[in-house]
Amino acid sequence: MDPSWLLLDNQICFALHAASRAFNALYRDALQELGLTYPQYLVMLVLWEHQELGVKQIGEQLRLDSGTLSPLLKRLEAAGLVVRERSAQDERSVIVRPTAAGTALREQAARLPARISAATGLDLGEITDLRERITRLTATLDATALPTVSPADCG
Amino acid sequence: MDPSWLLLDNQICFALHAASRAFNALYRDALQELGLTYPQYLVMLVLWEHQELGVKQIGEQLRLDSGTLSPLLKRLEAAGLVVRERSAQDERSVIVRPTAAGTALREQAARLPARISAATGLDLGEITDLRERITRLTATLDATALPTVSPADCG
DNA sequence: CGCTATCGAGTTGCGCACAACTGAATTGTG
DNA sequence: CACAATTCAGTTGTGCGCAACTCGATAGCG
Repeated sequence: MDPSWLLLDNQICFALHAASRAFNALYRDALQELGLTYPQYLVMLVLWEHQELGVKQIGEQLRLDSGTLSPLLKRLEAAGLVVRERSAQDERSVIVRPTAAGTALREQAARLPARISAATGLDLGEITDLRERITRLTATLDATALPTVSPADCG
Repeated sequence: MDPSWLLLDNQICFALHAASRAFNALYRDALQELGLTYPQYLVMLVLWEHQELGVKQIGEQLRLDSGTLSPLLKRLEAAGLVVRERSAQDERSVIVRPTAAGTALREQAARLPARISAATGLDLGEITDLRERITRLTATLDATALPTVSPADCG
C-alpha cells in the first residue's frame, strides 16, 4: 500500500478544485462591478447566446439542477436582469429571457475575457488544449459515474 | 468585439468548474461509505500526512480560511475523527490531530485512488501532466490576482 | 511595563451545489 | 375518457466557500 497514492490522489482532484476556486476569485473581483456572481455570469452567458431558454435547458448547459437554478434565477430577476414566465405550450416549464438591462450587460462582460486570459499567462493554443483535455476528462468521469449503480445495463 | 470570446471564455473556467464538480460527485459516492464529504477528506489527507497541524497550516495547504475550516473541523470532531486543542506555546492557535478512528480510516481511504484513477480513463503520465499544468495555472492566477489592484507594482 | 498593532480561531451572513422531496402539468396506456 | 407514470420548477435541509466581523493572545515599540 504505497502511501504516495494518497498524495498523488490528492493532487489531480485537488488541483482542479484549487484551480476552479482561483478562477472564481479572479472573476469575483471582475464581476463585482457588474453586480454578478460567477454562477450568475455563467447563466447570463448561455442566455446571451440563446436569447431565451427553459430552466431545464440552462441546467443541461451548466450541469445544474433546479435546486440551484431556481433561487439563482430569482435573484437575477430581482436584480432586473431576466424575466421568467411559464411556457404557454407546457405549463410545467419556465422560460427565462434577459431584460434590456440584462442584454446591455453583455457589453461590459465582453471586456472580461481579455483580462482573464491575460491573467492565465497562457497563449490561446495552450488554453484551448488544456480546456479540451479537461472537458474530455469531465465527459469520461460523467460516463463512468462509478459502476456502483446500474444493475446490468452497459449495453 | 468577436462574440466567440464570450464562448471561449466560458470554456476554460467553466471546464475547470465542471470537472471539479464531476470529481466531487465521484468522490461523494465513494466517500459516503467512509462518512466523509470531499472537503473533509482533503483535510484528513493532510492530517494523515502530517500527524498534527494547526488550523492555519491546514488552511495554507488547502487554500481555505477559518470561516470554512472551523465548522468543518467541528463536524470532524463530532464524528470522532479528530481532536482539537489549543496550543500551549501559542494560546491563539488550535492543534488538530486525528483520533485512532481517524487514523484507522486511512486504510479504507487507501482503496479510493485506484477507483478514481480508473474512472479518469487516463494513464499515470497523462494524469501527472494534466495535474502539473493545472497547478501551474493556479499559481499564475494567484500571483496575478488581477492587475486592478496594485497602483504601480509590476516589478 | 503599558499600549497599540497584528495574528489566530471562531461567528455571521450570503450564495452556490446537491439530495430528497412536493405539487402541478403532461404523457402514455388501457 | 380515466388513471398511473413521468416531467418540470420549486422548496427544504445540509455542507462548502468566502467576506466581514468579533475577541482573546501575542508581538513590537516607546
